[in-house]
Amino acid sequence: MVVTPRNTRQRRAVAAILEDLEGFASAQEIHDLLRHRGESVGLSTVYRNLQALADAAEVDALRNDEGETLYRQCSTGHHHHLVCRACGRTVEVEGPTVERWADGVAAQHGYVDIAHTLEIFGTCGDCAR
Amino acid sequence: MVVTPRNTRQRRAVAAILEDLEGFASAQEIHDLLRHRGESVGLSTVYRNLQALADAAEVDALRNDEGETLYRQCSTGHHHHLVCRACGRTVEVEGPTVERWADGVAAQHGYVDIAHTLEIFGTCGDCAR
DNA sequence: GGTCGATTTGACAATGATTCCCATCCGCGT
DNA sequence: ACGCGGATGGGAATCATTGTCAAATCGACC
Repeated sequence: MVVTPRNTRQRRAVAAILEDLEGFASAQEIHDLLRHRGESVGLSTVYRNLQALADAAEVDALRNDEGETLYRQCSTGHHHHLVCRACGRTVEVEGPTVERWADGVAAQHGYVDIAHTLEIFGTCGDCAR
Repeated sequence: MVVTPRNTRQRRAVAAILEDLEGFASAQEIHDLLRHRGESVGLSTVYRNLQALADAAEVDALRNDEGETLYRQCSTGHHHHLVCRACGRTVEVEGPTVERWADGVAAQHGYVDIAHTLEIFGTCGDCAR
């Protein structure tokens, strides 16, 4: 049966931070933000809750080029991200054509159980100035 | 001025391994392969040479979902990868449609200087059995 | 072939993100 | 209020990768 997570102060605090954030943030950044808010939460707990949220598909996770895992609250459903490499501003985008193309080429080569990662990076209009 | 790298035994050994490999391999795997070949090379040196090759665009690098950086000798030009998550077997694929789509959506949102990452993971026919 | 300087190497320490461990805590059903 | 099992926290442990620096060694020049 499905386990129902408990409604702890820490879990609420992590979720609240994610509500307020616009772009992606690392676990450590979220940990710092919590501390500055006075809602101190153990680092391990931040990691655990973020992973739990990611597993539950309530937040999206991606790795930046430094190897950190970044988290962000996103709309439901499969989508990709257009991220400003300067300010982090993120636009969620969908590409049904891309999905089909990826599944198609993989199947053509005999691959099964297909997944893909796609992120678009650029400099947003404001930062370009 | 541009520095010319020196032609050391270690650099040659790393390049030779990459010649022989079909799929992506981590720095540590390459280090082990070198050892088994009798061409022992220090782990630091393997990392350094792989990075140098990646910087020179002579090999492609990507991160798997465990956070390891994988390296592979690839054809030149822009392409993406279809990687078996079990054995690492890799097919290089091109998707002009995807490129155009990515550039298009980014431009629509006012982003400039656009780049993207796209990798497809699956289990190849042999490993699926 | 020998010399020399700058690059490269390699063993080990250090880093940094993330996970493990485990005694303690506390949400929640009874 | 009680008690149990999941949740917490914080310090240790892990793991890939990078830094350090003395020693080795390319390769240009004699």
